[in-house]
Amino acid sequence: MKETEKVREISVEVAGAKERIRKTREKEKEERLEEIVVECPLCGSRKLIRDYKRAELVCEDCGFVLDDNIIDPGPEWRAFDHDQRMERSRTGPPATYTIHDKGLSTMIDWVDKDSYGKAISSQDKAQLYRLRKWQRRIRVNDAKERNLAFALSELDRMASALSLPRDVREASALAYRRAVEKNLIRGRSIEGVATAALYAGCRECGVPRTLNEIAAVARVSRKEIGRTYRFIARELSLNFMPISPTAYVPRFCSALNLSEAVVTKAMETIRRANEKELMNGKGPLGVAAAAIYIASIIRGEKRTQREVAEVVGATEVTIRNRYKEIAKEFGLEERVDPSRSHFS
DNA sequence: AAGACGAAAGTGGTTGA
DNA sequence: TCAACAACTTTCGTCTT
Repeated sequence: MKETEKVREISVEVAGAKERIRKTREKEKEERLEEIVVECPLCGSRKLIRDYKRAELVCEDCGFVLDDNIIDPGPEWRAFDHDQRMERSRTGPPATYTIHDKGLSTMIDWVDKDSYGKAISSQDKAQLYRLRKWQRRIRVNDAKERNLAFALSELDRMASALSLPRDVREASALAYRRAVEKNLIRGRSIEGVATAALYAGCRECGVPRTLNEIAAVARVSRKEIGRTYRFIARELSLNFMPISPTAYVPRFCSALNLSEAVVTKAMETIRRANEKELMNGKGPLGVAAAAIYIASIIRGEKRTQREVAEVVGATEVTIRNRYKEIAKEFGLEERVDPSRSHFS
């Protein structure tokens, strides 16, 4: 191989490396110019740019500066690979309310090796054994801690059965902790309060589950859950807005195998009914059921009252009552007539 | 026969005296 | 503490397609 060829090869390699560096720099820059979706008050455009270098929130279209003092939530250090990131980051995993000690306790490993992987002496082994024993005893110490651990595992079990997201579990666990702190468990079962806390967590996070759905995975009756929920909601002054019927629509529609068009129509129906103040004081479940029933007929994907009632957990009678009220107000009679549903 | 309809009685909870 | 009350459910008979 000739000398000149070697030189050329190296220079190509160097050029490639430079290109890679340039690209990572650009990428870094892009990351710092993160786009967010807000409506610009000046020109109405929906594109806004966050510039962390200048600490500004700027509209891309008209240049209007919405905020000139924004905070960069990212770390102030830079890391180029995994090792550096681990070394520089000063925090561990987030503290969580779903573990009885908030996930902050220390665990002593059950391996008889030191941190270098060497075996430890038999004398130290005995000491280590005693340390482990006490660690375990201290971790779940008094009755309060044990109850908390039990309640939180129960909470997690139910949340898993309902496949609820993480934030709901955190909110529920926090609600339960607050109930414990206020001594609200006295005279009530741990399971009852835990289930009520789960229900409260669902409400708080806007992931409504009906009492029926929760009762299906709980070990206490629906009545008990409702009663306990009302109690802790009052004591902890959690005053949530009544659930909007629209919150139920997408889930129930999907359970009924209804299309997106029906979801939209049902939402619209609920909105219009609300505007006329028709549904004030009526149970959100019944309203949602009626809206879905009407929407399914209008969109030509008819479901029977019984099918809807089954999924929603209300009765046919309730659906009928709500749907009559809505139909009367909107003059929908002829469009809702089942015999004509094929044509609409 | 299935689905929709409606009347009547019952249920669990709130409100106001 | 009790009765009145609103919303909803259960039950059942009738009508429609």
